[in-house]
Amino acid sequence: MITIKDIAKAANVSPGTVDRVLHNRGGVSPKTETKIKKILKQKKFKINLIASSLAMKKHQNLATLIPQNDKQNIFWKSPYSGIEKASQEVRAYGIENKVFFFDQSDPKSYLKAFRKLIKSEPDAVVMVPIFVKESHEIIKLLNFKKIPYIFLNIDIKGLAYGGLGYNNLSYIGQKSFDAGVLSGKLSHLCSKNGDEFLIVMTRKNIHDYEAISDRVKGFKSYFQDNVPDAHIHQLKFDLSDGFEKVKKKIITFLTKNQKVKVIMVPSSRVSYICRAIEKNHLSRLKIIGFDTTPQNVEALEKSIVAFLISQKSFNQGYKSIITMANYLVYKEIPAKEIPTPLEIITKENYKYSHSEERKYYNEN
Amino acid sequence: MITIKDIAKAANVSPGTVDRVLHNRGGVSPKTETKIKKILKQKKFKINLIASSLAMKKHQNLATLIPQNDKQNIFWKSPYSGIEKASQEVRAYGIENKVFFFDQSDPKSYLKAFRKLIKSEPDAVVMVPIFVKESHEIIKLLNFKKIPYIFLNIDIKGLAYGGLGYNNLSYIGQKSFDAGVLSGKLSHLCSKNGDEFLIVMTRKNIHDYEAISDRVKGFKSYFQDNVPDAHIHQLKFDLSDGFEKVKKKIITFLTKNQKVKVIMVPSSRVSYICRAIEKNHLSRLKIIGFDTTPQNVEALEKSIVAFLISQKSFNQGYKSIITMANYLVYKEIPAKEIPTPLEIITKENYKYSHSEERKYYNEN
DNA sequence: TTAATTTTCGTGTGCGGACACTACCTTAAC
DNA sequence: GTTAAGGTAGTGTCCGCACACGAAAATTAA
Repeated sequence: MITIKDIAKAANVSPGTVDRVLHNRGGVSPKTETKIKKILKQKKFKINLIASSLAMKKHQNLATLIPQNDKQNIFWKSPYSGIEKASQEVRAYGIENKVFFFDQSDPKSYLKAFRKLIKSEPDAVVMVPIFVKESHEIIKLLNFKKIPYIFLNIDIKGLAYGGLGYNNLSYIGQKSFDAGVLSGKLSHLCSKNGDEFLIVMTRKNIHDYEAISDRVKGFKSYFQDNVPDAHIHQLKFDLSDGFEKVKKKIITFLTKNQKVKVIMVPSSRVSYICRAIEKNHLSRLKIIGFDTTPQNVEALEKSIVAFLISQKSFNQGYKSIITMANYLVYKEIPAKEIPTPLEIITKENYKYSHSEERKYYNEN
Repeated sequence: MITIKDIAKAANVSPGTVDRVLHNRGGVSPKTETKIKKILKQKKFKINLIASSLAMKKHQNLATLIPQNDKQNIFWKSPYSGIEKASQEVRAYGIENKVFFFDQSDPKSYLKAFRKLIKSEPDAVVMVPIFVKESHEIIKLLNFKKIPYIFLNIDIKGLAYGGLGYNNLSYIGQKSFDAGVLSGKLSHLCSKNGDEFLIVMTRKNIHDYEAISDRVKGFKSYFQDNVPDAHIHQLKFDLSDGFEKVKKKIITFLTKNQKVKVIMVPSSRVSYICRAIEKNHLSRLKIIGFDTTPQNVEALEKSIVAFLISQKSFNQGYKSIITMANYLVYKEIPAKEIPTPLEIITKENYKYSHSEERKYYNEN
């Protein structure tokens, strides 16, 4: 292994000088600098990150602001797990991550959690900017304090209120529109000429309203571009309607519209919708949903659902922390957008996907 | 951050003693040991891997034995890239990986490369055991020398010759049978009752013969289990036949068998087959292939191919090195089999997949 | 020429942990 | 009571690098 000392010896200088050229810290004469750089290249010197980060001792604080996960809101469990896993990994690099939770239906708790967060004096923030207005305030402060931040799972654009730019280092999450396009393609592939399609919308959480509507847009856009004369139906429910009412409505619709052969549920509630569909209808239907929640996976295993498009939210959480850590440690500037892969899950490949996630669960 | 010194202070002992209990190195009285362990837990002490691996200075050699990649054999480029990336990462942990190439059609070059490899005195080996008989000899030596090894991409089982067990730490690659099952499912979803199916086999490399035949088995097995009366045709080509001959044969077949609506190509040569199919046939066909070679991706982009099932061979290469490194550094024993996710790629999600791989290419 | 600067570079210390070496303390045997 | 042997625990050095400090060399000013 080539070390700084080796280089120094070869260049007849001291290790300190080599270090200076390595980090462009100046104070080195042009002659020696070029000489050292030449030897560096020639010997293919690569800095030992281990030793480097140890020596730097850059103990930095990271703070994460995400919705609380519980039985009601299992969605956020997965990204949180990814965050936890990444936090463990980056700890060795002197980065300590603190997670602050809030109630995703309560803007006040969001602000409250943020106030706690800011008291912890973080050097960087990973956040899920659910509430637009409150996020605006938060970002104003982060900008002022020059604390770098990353948006996770939800992307909001600045310039909304009084021209405040959002300088988020990156957005890590899914491109919902393209996910919708993909669901359109899958629907198309599953169908034959003359088949009709149904989109079932269920509104529950305000936060994913945008994602859901983007998926629908993407879905429609696919057909616009490829099968313009496709007949796409749409049903909307409020979950407060109650299951029986939902069920009745769906069944009535399906009985009337026998040509509907594919159902796309743009929320993560596809299993709920499936429960509302009777067997005689199910047999003719291909159903496509989003997110690998345990209930959805169950429906997948039973071959009720044909495809799930996965958010890979575990990976999103994981990546958000790793990305920020790389920024803090190596000043590595991430891409402005880091889209999650659009993973197509079927009964047959589910067990091979999300292996990182499952491995993590098993270890903990 | 809690350090060994903090623990030592709290337990009224020296750092050395704490270290001894951390590594079970003995020489510590039961009393102090339990006391220290208690404090360790209480303070949630976690070893600093950075400092640890630096202090250990465990310079170890890893060697990799894989087929040469070139214009003719682009398949191996991707795993090689993954290996390169991982090699860079583990270098910081004092692990140096050397790659030894061989000609995948020449057993002798395989043995020759191995002889070079063994001269480099590696502490561990990652290998692609293409040739059964030669691998047997290689493994015998590795077993004898007690050098741990991992199989990459190709899994061979021991006990074939004279009861020699293959103690490979792990196999990293795809479960070809299940990939075939998945292709069956996708074919099924793409079809309607009465449609017929076609498997087109092209044999080129001996090495993936097994993978290909497993995929076919998986495909058939899916239909056996789910659509037992499905009509599955099969065409076999030798690529030495020449393109025109292949083309003629396929077109004749498709013209005769208008009910065939789905084609599955179990090798990575789906784009080749596509070129042999005329447009008037293409329009009625859904085509499913394997591996995201540039040509295949092109066919995907043109909507000629509906699905590609990806090997994620970049990740395979990457993971093989990381897995071995973790074994060397942390004595972390990997799973006996690390199956690659079965990734379903369509035109719509291709750009979001393989991002790691592309990122790596861009950096280099 | 010499003093005052500025530029350039060498030295030393510490990051957290691994491990060898040494010192101390028991215990037991004579 | 002395001593040897074995068990425990403390000390010091090093891993490769970052960075502060200050020394040496080079440059400029007087």
